[in-house]
Amino acid sequence: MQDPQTQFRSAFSDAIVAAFGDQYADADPLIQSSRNPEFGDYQANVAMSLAKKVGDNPRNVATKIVENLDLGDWGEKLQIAGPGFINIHLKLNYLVSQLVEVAGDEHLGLEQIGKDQKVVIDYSGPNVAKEMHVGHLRSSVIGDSLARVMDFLGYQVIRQNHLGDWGTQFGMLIENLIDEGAVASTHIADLKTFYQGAKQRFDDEPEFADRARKRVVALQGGDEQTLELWSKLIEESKLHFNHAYKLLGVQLTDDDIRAESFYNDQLPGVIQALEDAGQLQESQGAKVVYPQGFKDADGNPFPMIVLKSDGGFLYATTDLAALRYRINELKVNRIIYVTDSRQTQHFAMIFKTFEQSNWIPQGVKLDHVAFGTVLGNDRKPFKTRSGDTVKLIDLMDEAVVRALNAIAQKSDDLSEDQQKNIAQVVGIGSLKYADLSSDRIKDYVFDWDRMLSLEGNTAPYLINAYVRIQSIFRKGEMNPANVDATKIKLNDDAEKSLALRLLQFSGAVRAAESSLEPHRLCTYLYELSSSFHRFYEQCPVLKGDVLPEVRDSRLALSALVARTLKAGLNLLGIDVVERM
RNA sequence: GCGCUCGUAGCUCAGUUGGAUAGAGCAAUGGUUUCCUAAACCAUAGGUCGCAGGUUCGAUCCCUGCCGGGCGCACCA
Repeated sequence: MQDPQTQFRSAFSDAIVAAFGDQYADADPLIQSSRNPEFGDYQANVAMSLAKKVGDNPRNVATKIVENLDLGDWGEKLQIAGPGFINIHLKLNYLVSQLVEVAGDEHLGLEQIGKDQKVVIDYSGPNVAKEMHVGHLRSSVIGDSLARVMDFLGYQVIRQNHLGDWGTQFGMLIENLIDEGAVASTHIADLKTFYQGAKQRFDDEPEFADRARKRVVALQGGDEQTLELWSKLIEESKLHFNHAYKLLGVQLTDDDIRAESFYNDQLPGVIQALEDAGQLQESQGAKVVYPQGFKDADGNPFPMIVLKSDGGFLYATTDLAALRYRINELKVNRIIYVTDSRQTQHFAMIFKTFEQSNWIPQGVKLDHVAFGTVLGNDRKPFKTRSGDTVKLIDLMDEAVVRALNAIAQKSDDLSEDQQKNIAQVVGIGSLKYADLSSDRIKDYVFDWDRMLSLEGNTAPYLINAYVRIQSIFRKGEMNPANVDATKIKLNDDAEKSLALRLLQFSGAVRAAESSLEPHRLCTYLYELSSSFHRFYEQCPVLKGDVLPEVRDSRLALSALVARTLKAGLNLLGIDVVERM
């Protein structure tokens, strides 16, 4: 189905052509939902911008558009206001008919705009043998949400987890593993301690450091025993990552892993390809590329090193190889990188290199989805009291414990198991929602009390709106799946504004997709919940003397809100509960 | 120094492609309600949208300069 805004857009576009001619067929009618009910339900702002082009004043232009507009079955009336705003008042019947269509659609009215398109989303990317920490939260959560949104819109989404599984640090890690007497059944209980222990020894024990360096050579040389130990580290780390992903509700599996080492044998080919493209140059013994537009401190062209003077490759080389793989082997239309904003320049250089090498096929889009830092109350990067990085697992555990405390206090009628299950969903949901709900490019301040609060733009507030609806159906002993949307009547203001809000779901999801900003969906879901709470307050469903037809209407409306909330939260990677 | 980015109410944040009187939550004040519920809802108050120019019928939004914070600037990732 087409959402209302799209329908009005085409009606207005036709009216503009009828009034002023074919040359204005591409003029955007600038339809948007009205902020204030006195300005109608939607508004068209095109008259002002069109006035100069057609050589008339905006109000006359608006009048001509209105005269040529087919109100169809949607328009109650149009009003011209202010400098030339056209305010659209909709028929209540029309709103109901749209709700019926949304309710009957498994995608809640969203067109499958991604059909026949393949997209890679590169996110999470933890390092082997290192504990996942708060720094991995954002990439994992934002990337996962974007993947879900694009999937919902019909894109074929290829998730790629670019594990850091290669580099000189593996020498010390493998030596440390040997010294700890690794056998096939060994498990590394604590990756953080293991990594720090190896690093400590590397710094303190020259003999160990020496062995570590030799071990790097053995690893790069393909020594069998070394590779076996290296694989061991990877397998152990994957257990840890998968555990974290499961708790966090992030849809990454072993199948999504394309680690750095996957590209090892393609690296010489990248250098050759750069040479063939005429991009490879030499500087101070290293092989470099000069992406256009980048300058160093002295204003000279700023190079990106792809081959070190000692013959080794760098992460830039690997990133170039990965991008070539995604374009040439996976053959996707779009590649999205979800990393923190400190890597903005790095990706800009990678993308520029591809552009000037003519390696980007027609119609292929590259995006860097950058995000800011998680800050503590002191406005410095979030750390533990002792100054350590915060383990992702600890963060999740604390979120669940804190949620459990709140529930135990307020819902002691629930069984212990129920409370635990709810705390799991609400705690993790709160953690994720706090990360997703503000503009990703900005840093945000981490605050347990705020993210777990039932008030404001939080996961508990949204989940609570869902729970209240479930509670109505439970109390009425009815199944939300059995409501009849055709019975919806919008007599009360709160019902009407809730209906209007419901119809904006598709626009919100598309906005999140086109901007790659999940917070736009959060803002919408918060407004929907808020709108529902107003309705809930003003419009009793089961209580007292509510007429049967009014009850059926409100049940149908509530059921659709619940479905929209659940679907929307799911696109954020957040679950719901039936009670809380 | 160069580049990127952020600056909106006391605090934490929204603000659609440039549209009407810049919106929420917390904190403050007053009210309604006390379960359909993890206690919400309504109202009041709170703003030099960092500063100064420019473009425009119209700028929180686009452009330029400045101020302030964060980050990045070749053989680590």
